[in-house]
Amino acid sequence: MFTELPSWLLTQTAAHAHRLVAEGLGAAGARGYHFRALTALDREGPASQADLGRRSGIHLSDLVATLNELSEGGYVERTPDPSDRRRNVITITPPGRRHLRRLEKQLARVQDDLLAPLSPDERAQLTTLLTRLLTHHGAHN
Amino acid sequence: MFTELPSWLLTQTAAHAHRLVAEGLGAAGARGYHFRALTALDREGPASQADLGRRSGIHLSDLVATLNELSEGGYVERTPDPSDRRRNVITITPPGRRHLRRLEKQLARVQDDLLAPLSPDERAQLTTLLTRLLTHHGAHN
DNA sequence: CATATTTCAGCTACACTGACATCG
DNA sequence: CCGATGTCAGTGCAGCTGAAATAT
Repeated sequence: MFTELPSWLLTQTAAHAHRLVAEGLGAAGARGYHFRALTALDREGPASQADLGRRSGIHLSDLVATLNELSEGGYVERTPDPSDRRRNVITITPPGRRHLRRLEKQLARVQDDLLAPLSPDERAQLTTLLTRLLTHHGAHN
Repeated sequence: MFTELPSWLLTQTAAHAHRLVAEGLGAAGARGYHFRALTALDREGPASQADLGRRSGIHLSDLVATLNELSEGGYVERTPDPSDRRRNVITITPPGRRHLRRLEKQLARVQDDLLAPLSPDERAQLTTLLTRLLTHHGAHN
């Protein structure tokens, strides 16, 4: 089959990963974008939406909906930036941090599930290889 | 960041792979489902839609649209199965095979692009690891 | 004037669900 | 009646584009 094409292998394993991640996050009422946005806010502090998009790799237009959802849940706050009235400053709230902790736990379980058949060495190998691919392709586009 | 989570690495590299694949196939007026369906037909011969779905991993409901598109282009033929009037027999046509050859060439280029930063050994490693993950998770679901 | 920020509407690909009619 | 088949409508997530309004 086409089963030996790396692009096939990648997209297929990613489909499994994606399904598992969606299950895990869905169990906590979240999805990928929520986790990515919250993590970026948690680790690098408040940001404008434009900044947050650059940090998290979430498209600005998608970020709008994501932040709407997160602020409905009280997980982030959207306040106008006094120093530049075009901007919103997005801040993660204490409930947001608690929410994020839950999501992290879910995802830790998912990783174990996903990598179950691999030894610790092999997991490291895989991580290295994928990181190499990512940085290479991330570099020039 | 969450950048070290294998599930993140997988879905991100897969996103790149997916983008490259979509570009390559798109240049030939096709998409992933077209390639998968045509390959399955080419290698294992004519099949009912249910069979083809099982072979190619395409959901039956998606297969309907895929085959509509392919038969519009004259790449496959959908004929009723005389021995079981519920079924269609799907056959790849000579133009379908030529189309498939084009798609294969496009994808070969994509693989090289995708794996550019990896040595042949590393490419093999990656393939092995991903295959292990796939067969493991494919086994029980 | 150009540029940056936010928002909205809409699109594509892929995977999947539920329902339905038909046929074995 | 059960089960398999093909079809259709619709959903969700992720990644996009294009346009508009507002502010720098």
